[in-house]
Amino acid sequence: MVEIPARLAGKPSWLLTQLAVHAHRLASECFAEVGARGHHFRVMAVLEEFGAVSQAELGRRSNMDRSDVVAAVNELAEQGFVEREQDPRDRRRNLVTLTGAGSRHLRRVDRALGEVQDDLLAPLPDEDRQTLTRLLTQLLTHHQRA
Amino acid sequence: MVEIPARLAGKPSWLLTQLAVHAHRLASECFAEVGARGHHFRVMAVLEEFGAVSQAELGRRSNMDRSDVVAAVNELAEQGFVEREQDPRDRRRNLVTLTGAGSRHLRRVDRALGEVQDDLLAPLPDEDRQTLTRLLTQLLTHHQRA
DNA sequence: CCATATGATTGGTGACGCCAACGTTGGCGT
DNA sequence: ACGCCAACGTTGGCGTCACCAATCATATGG
Repeated sequence: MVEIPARLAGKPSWLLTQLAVHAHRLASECFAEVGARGHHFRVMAVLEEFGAVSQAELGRRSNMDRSDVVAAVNELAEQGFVEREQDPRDRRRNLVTLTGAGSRHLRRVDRALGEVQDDLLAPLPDEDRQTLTRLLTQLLTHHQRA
Repeated sequence: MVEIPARLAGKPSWLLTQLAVHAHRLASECFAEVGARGHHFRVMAVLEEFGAVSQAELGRRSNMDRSDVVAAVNELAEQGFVEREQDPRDRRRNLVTLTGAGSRHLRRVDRALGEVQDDLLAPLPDEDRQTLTRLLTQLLTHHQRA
């Protein structure tokens, strides 16, 4: 193993970003196996929980830029996982809906992603996993506001 | 505030990567203020703790790709913060050393980065901060091996 | 009716992690 | 001594993600 300088290893921001790299790598491999990508999962997760929403809403709820939502919805529509139609009550909006195939796809990805969580937290006992989740949630909520 | 779907908010990998985005943003602002960048800090941190090392070694200890080390060392050398010379004992290697100005620069960046940690962990009491650091360190060490 | 705001889309930027290829050099086995 | 393999530095490129600016269409409130 290689030793990492204390100036890095001692900083929570370092631990966080480096661990996020691993998390991201694990998730990406998982996405690749089922032919999806991070942005796709995020969009589908919103659609499944909140029904048909506009793309702007999609971006807000999945923490994505509007322009990135466009690309994600394009790709998902090509694969038949979502449908995009103009909102009759507000013709600026596109109402995006999850198709049956999309719903099945989402469940498939979600299952695989569950195993990723296990790999990610592998060395921690259940209690520590809960503590970690709680602390991270607390921090994230705090930074979402500001 | 906007509600995030449970399929996202419940996953440690999501919490981790999203929080890493905030950490990264805070750090980037900090770097920008002193005219530095993430890669620069990493390289300088290694040099300060381990002395003159080769670029390959630099990459291993700061978790960077060799090619990215090249760019970082180029930029740091232009600013006079590091010096690059051929290792007389192994002419494949470049020995990189931190200059006096580099050392001062590192300390400046490090100090600013300290405040970032505080912003990042703002809502947590001291005890929780230590717990979080411990858990993250544990996970990171685990994933470094594999 | 006009000013303002919101939505979708396009195009571009930068940080970061990563990979493939190449030429140079060192070390090792035979 | 030779050839092979490994390590190093360098260049160029790729994919993901976050983000920004500009544009056009459409609602909405004064």
